[in-house]
Amino acid sequence: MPRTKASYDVFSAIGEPKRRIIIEQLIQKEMTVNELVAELSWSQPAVSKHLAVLRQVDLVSERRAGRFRFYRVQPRELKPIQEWIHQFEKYWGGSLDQLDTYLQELRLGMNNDKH
Amino acid sequence: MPRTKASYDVFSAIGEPKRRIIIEQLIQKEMTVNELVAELSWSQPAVSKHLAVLRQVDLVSERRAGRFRFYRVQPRELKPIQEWIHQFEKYWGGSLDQLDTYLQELRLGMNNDKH
DNA sequence: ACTATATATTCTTATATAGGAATATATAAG
DNA sequence: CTTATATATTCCTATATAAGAATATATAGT
Repeated sequence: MPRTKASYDVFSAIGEPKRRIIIEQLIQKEMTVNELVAELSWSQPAVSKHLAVLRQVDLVSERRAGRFRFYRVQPRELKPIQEWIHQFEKYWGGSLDQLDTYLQELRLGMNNDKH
Repeated sequence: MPRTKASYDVFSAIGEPKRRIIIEQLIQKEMTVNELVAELSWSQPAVSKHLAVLRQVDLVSERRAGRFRFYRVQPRELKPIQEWIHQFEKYWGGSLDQLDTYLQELRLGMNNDKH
């Protein structure tokens, strides 16, 4: 972002739609750069550059095998985003399970007035 | 982003750290622009512009009262992000509740081999 | 009507960065 | 050693956009 020190963090890395597409591909199985190029019909440098950004924030890792580099997602690195979103879920009833919400409230001691 | 049609979507809107800070503020209570300016010590135009972006993607709404504009978060608009993240949680054991995961698997019929 | 206040917008500028073309690097194959 | 293949990097350019300054707009108060 202009006039901001702003290098990449996980949030801005997935702010770019194409990088989300790469993550969606790589969650299925590890893939080489050219496999991604073939699958997505983007230029090879474009794919490599997006992968480089994802690597910078550890959202993907690389396994080298001869000339090939297999990329895979490191899904755990998405956790900060999940946690950031999670703090707002209670404001929209967005927890994916009602019981889960109930247990969270128990943990937080927010449930004392309910039997 | 350069050379991309890319106007704002919810993902890129929260890719900007300052906009996440605004959302964190406004989730507590609705606030006017100047209240945010006072709280965050940013310039007024900076706050207004970030609010404008958040409004474009409906992450905040505005209530006018005289000269004031009260902004509040529309947390439900974060749901696409939650859902996008959610599809990856199973790859890191990231569901916030084990029981929740269990129930999800039941729903998905992925649990037939367990008692 | 005039002034003050709250906020948005416009204009400008600096910078980040996505994408393409060309090139570099690394490794494999012959 | 030469060539082919896989990938990264460099160089360039167009564009998006964050931030500041100045200004516009809207409303309230006098």
